[in-house]
Amino acid sequence: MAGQGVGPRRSPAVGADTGEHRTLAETERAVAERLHGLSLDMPAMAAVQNIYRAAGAIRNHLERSVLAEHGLTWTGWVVLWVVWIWEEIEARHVAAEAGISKGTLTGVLTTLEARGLLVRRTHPDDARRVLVTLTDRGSALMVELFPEFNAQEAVVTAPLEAQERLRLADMLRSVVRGLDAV
Amino acid sequence: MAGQGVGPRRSPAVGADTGEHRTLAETERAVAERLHGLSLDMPAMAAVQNIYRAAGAIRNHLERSVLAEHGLTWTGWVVLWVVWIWEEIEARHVAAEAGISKGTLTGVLTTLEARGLLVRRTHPDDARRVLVTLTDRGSALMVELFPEFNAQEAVVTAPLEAQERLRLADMLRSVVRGLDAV
DNA sequence: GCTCGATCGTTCGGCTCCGAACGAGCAGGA
DNA sequence: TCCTGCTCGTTCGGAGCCGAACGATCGAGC
Repeated sequence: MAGQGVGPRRSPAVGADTGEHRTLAETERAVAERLHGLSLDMPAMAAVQNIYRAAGAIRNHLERSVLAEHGLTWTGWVVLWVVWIWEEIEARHVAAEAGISKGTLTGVLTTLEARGLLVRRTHPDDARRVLVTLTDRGSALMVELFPEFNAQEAVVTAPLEAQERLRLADMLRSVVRGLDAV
Repeated sequence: MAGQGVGPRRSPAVGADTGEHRTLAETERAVAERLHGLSLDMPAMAAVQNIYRAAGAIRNHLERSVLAEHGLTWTGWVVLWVVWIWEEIEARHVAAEAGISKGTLTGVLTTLEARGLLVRRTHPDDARRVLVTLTDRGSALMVELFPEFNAQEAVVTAPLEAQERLRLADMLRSVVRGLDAV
């Protein structure tokens, strides 16, 4: 479990040889040059690319600064978080809110259950369903870890004013909402 | 290669039973309730969570609407994109710009090369390095696919004005820059 | 030249993640 | 009561993805 998805996915790209690539401004210049003549929605492209780039960088940072030392993967963390928030929740809802398939969830739940962080039990009224809850150990871990995690979220968004963070969240929410509606 | 990472990671969460979860507003309400009493940076939390949520939703949408029918994975697409932009580029730079490890890149390049979309050749001045270029077939695919992809990027960001899209990209860029500096 | 350290890409073991197929359980209608 | 269709979670095959270890190659210094 540990040692996965925790390392630097984005290598620093430092080096001293010729032909070095600047990862941001230089790339966008090359893009503009390459796409010269095509009729494109540049603002849309910039927005989408940076959303994905930011998500990767953030995930990377949070994995290394908070999750790695506890042997948690990003997905494992998200699953714990969802269960923690809802106290008791059906497995299918965990998958939906964590944004993973149910097939994936099975494996993640098995791992977390083996580590004693949560438990599965059959739904009393429907034997097909599975209810998930945190163990005391899982709850304790969340209480300990979440403030750390949030502190790093603050570090990540440090370049933005509080007002801008909310504005950012708002814009992204509207994008997600638009996609869910499709 | 096909049939991976293309499906709906976010299940629609439609259903008619009790205890249904609203994925957005309802969740944030539950979060606020659960976190009552803790001293947290809520704007930071909202920003980070929505970045990640949006990234997943967008990736999911683009995979299904554009990439799936061509048997491309997200990562395969990104790699093709990077090589396309730079025309000829060393493998290590591809990995850095695609945001994946060089170990992963080896596998992806092998896959894409087997499909005749790109070629590897040894750097003339340094036998350790590998230069990657698109084949004619790869270039043709990009010329065909990129406008489609961009059109869907526009769909994804439709809830935002062009001005807002640029503003969004700007904020995210500053976040990424801040993380790279660490 | 020749060694020594650094830097490439590849390989390897192990995990995540997906969609499809599957089996168990549930509900409605003949 | 027994089908029939649906919805659960699990299993399975295959790709992505990582860090670490490895072999080949280069360059600096002697």
